[in-house]
Amino acid sequence: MAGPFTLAETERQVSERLGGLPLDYAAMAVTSNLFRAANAVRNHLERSVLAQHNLSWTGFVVLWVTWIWEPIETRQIALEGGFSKATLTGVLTTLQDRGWVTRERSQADGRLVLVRLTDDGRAMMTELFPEFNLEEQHISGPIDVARREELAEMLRLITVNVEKADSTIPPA
Amino acid sequence: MAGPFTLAETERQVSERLGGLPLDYAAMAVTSNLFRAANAVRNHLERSVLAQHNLSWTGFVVLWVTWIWEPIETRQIALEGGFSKATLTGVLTTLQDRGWVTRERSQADGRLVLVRLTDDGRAMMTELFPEFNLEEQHISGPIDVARREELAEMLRLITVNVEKADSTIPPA
DNA sequence: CGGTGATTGTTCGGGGACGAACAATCACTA
DNA sequence: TAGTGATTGTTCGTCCCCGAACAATCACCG
Repeated sequence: MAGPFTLAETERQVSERLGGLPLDYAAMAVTSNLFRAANAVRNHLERSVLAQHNLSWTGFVVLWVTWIWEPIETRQIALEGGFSKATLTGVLTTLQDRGWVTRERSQADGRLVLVRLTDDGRAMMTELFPEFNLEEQHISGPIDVARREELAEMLRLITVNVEKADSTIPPA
Repeated sequence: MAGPFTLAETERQVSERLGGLPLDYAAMAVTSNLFRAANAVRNHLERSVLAQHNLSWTGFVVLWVTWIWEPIETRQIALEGGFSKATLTGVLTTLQDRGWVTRERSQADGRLVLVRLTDDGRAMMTELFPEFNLEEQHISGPIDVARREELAEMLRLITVNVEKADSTIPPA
């Protein structure tokens, strides 16, 4: 949504479509730029560092969370990664088939499943993560080092705000 | 990746895993918060306004771009939306089956396909978009109005920077 | 004209993503 | 200790998403 068209062009066209309705263009810009950025960064990281190891973005996130906190319960991985448990089940199976993680039923609580990295999985992360972090640096490149923390904080505020709204409404 | 664990906890664990390797934690925070925010916002919008109309996020983006610029070529929709042409083909078929858009081969260039909204599609967007924009306002809520443009601009800088990198490397 | 190379949208295969329904397990109380 | 309600991970169906291979079309130059 930040393609060949100018922001001014888009605003003019939008107001034409909606007549006199008052719109918050700043909020529109935040949303659209947020998604453009996330999409672009995700595609870039998948094609540069991740593709070499046959890894998807979500697969990498699961591996990363597990790497840091193993042994870890699946519900916690989903929480940290920000996706549903249904999604996690599939991704976890893929990672298990590739020999990077193991599943193990919890002794203490028969409902829980504990996830660990295999030696292969750990070796790959040790090699992969520095490359990944280097790319992350390039991505934040155009932003003043001083402003990066400010940016991260604003994004965090948006996240907690939205998740708060989702957790108060759904209890239907 | 901004779940129950503290940022300090995570940093300590990461540095333990990687020994003495120097990492850019600010860049890490930007990336992870970017994705958490995008995920949270997307899920929220899909569940609140979009689900009522049986619309996915991408479906909405396609409809929105078409609504503003119709008639529009498919390659331009993909460019504006930030996804691949293969993805667009599927989504477009879904939207067409639901009766919201039409495909039409270009007279001038037989390779191109022009997309337009049906009357139903236009009616839905006229009703839907104000609701959508209201939710966008809530999402940006915790950010100072003055800082929203700053946030949008930083995200835009990241996007153009990453896309520039992708367009200079690939020509293999 | 005819041929070469580029561009466009579709198809295909594999994986990701979610909500809803489900069986297994647990906690808690009577 | 039996029973009720909540929690967890999986399955299922449906759609999204991409890269690679493909056929149709076009632009350009000889």
